[in-house]
Amino acid sequence: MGRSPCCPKDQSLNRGTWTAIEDKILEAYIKIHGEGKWRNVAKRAGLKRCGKSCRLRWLNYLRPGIKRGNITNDEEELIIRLHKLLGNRWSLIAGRLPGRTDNEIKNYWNTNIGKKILLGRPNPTKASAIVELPKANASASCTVIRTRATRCRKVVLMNTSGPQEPHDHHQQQLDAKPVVVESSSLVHDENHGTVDFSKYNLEENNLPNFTIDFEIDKIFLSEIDFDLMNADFSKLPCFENNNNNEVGSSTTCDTDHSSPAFIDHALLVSKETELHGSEDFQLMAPLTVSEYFDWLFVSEDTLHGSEENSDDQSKYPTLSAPKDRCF
DNA sequence: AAAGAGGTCAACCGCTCTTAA
DNA sequence: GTTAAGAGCGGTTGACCTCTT
Repeated sequence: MGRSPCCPKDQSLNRGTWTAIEDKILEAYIKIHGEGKWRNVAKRAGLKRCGKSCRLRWLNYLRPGIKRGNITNDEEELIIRLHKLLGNRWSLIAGRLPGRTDNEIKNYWNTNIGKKILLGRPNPTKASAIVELPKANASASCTVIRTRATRCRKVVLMNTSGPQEPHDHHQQQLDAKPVVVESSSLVHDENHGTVDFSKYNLEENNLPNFTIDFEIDKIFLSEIDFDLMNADFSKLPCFENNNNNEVGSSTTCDTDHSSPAFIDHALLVSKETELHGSEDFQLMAPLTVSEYFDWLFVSEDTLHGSEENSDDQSKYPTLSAPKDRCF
């Protein structure tokens, strides 16, 4: 019983560095047939490689959009900040650095940044960008918040078209329609602050690509509750059942990523957060954590769960929300 | 010029999680 | 609910390159 090994060792598979010919074969195959079914890719393309090797080669080297060359100062600063926040979850960190792979960032960390931190003296030429580089013996002061965001596929934003009524903030939250963007398609956009979601039809796949740039340290290392950070939002019924809802069904669930969905950090915005000024995000900016869960019709009591539960699942509260009010 | 040391990074490995039957 | 395949992740390895003596 049990699983069959991915790469049987008795097979005469090629190992080690890929040749240019192998690269061309793999590239050509994926251009025609697309990604996925990696085990079959090797067989059908006639490559004497295991599926995992093909996947790795594609994702880390052949995939379009891979950025080559040295890590810039800005990128290094971001890596440090994100590592401080997320720890060794390289894929999550890579997700914030367009064109960079988790393997590349991991290698860079191990060979450059990690070493600097170990020595406790950052490269003076880059020091101006590094405000809070942890010292070697100061690991205790370097708080790594463990989130469950291991599979961050989607970013949910509030589409708040229409005039704002300050006195009716809660109703506005109820009326707000979420826009879900596949994180895999996100790109950095200098103009993200001016994205106007009201221009986009939720029933069509014409959503803009962007990321929200904010002081991630401020958000995660300030007042956001650890329990909240550990919450597994994919358990939310409104995400599990969003195939049946009326809003966003075409935009959120038309891919094979329909479940699980995950609320990216963008929604977890404290009052202190300064989004790069945009009136389009004015609903998000003032949302406190409790207000956000009010919007989801989930009380914080439910969120924090019962202390009596001792199994692992209890760390990740079971959230409930009336299905008819979910998006 | 040669040899050894150290650094870099692509690739591998083993594990977990997700998905579909 | 169970099982197995697919996919993804982080840690580790080792070949190759560069630097130092």
